[in-house]
Amino acid sequence: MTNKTEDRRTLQRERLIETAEATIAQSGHAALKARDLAASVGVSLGGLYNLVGDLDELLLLVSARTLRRLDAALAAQTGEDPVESLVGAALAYCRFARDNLGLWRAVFEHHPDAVPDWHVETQLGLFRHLLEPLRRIAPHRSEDQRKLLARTWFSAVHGVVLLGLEEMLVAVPYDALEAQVSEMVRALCAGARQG
Amino acid sequence: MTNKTEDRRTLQRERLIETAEATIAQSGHAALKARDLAASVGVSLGGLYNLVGDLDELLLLVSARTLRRLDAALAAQTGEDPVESLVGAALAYCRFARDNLGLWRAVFEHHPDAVPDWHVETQLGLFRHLLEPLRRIAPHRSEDQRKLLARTWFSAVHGVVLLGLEEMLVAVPYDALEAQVSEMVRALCAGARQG
DNA sequence: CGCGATTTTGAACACCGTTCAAGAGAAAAT
DNA sequence: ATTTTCTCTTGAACGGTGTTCAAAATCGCG
Repeated sequence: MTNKTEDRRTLQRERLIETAEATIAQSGHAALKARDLAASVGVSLGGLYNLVGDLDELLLLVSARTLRRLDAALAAQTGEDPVESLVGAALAYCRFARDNLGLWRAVFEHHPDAVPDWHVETQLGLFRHLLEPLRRIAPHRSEDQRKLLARTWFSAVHGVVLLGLEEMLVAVPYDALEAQVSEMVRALCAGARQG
Repeated sequence: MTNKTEDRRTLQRERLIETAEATIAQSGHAALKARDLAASVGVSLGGLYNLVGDLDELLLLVSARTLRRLDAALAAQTGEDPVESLVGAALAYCRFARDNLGLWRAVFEHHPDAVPDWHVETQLGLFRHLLEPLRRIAPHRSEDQRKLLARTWFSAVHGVVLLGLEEMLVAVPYDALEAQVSEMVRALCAGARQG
């Protein structure tokens, strides 16, 4: 029955993704090894390629999961005051990156030969959480301009967290990073209101 | 003569670095292959390891060069008005990243087992170009606070350029990126003055 | 049970960075 | 000039990747 094997494969595929996720979370995406994964899932080496076309594809599947969780973390940060919503979202991003360092890095550091469209769109979809607060902060702008602004501010926070977490081990403590991010977002809001 | 061989090696080392630089500029740091480099420089495969301890070390040497050029590009952007200086520096960063995409990415995407101190410090040293304009924009703050601010703003621009250049191929044209960066820096300045 | 279809397997392949015994070459000594 | 000593260069070999595919094992069914 072609149905039974497909069901089993779906199950094994799930276990494979979970194992990969745990490995990346603990040791980074460079630690993903085909032979280790095969052994963990209980499949032969070649059997991996019945579950997944490629290690790149596996990494993409894990990244999709990570992006879903990140999306949820950002969605939980919509409040009353638009400025506080944006600050909250930025801080949520900080914490997510800190608590999921390996997985978060895998999302952005992994460059497959061909990034699928749905992955790009999921990544771009994160900006939408900033759009409603931005409507209240910059009501005079067009929606397209606000979309651009959302992308830019998101990228800015991303950059601060990226370099911040890399140096953190040797320089600045994490709390200072949160303070900097929060201050920057407030400054951006203030600047956008008057500008 | 131990002198003669060392001179020749220094020369070969220089050619090696230049070859590596050209390769990374054209095809990215993932395209660096020991065998290709050895053939290009005219050394046997094992001979590479007389010139350089490691491919990681070679990448670090190339990154050091890139950082020197980036530093020079930022240094050339000091003007009269502090805001315009910061905008100029940010735009210079944009253009440098665009015109040296592979090399620029190699600086930040390469994670050796042990990053030498001088490399970290060179990277951090880039912030100093923002410090003088910041003294005029935020004179009420302490120098330490301004250093933190410089690091944060630099990282913010870095993030916008990073995600901007990745999407550029499929989404937004480069000019829009410059516009976004310029606008963000102005907003940050405005926000920092009043905050 | 037997037999065709399907699925799993792991040895083999291509490629990678790195090493190191052996050979080539230069310098010193006779 | 010849031999000896020492240094430097070389590329085959090693251990490690991800991926493939002929062969073996398993399954479905008459």
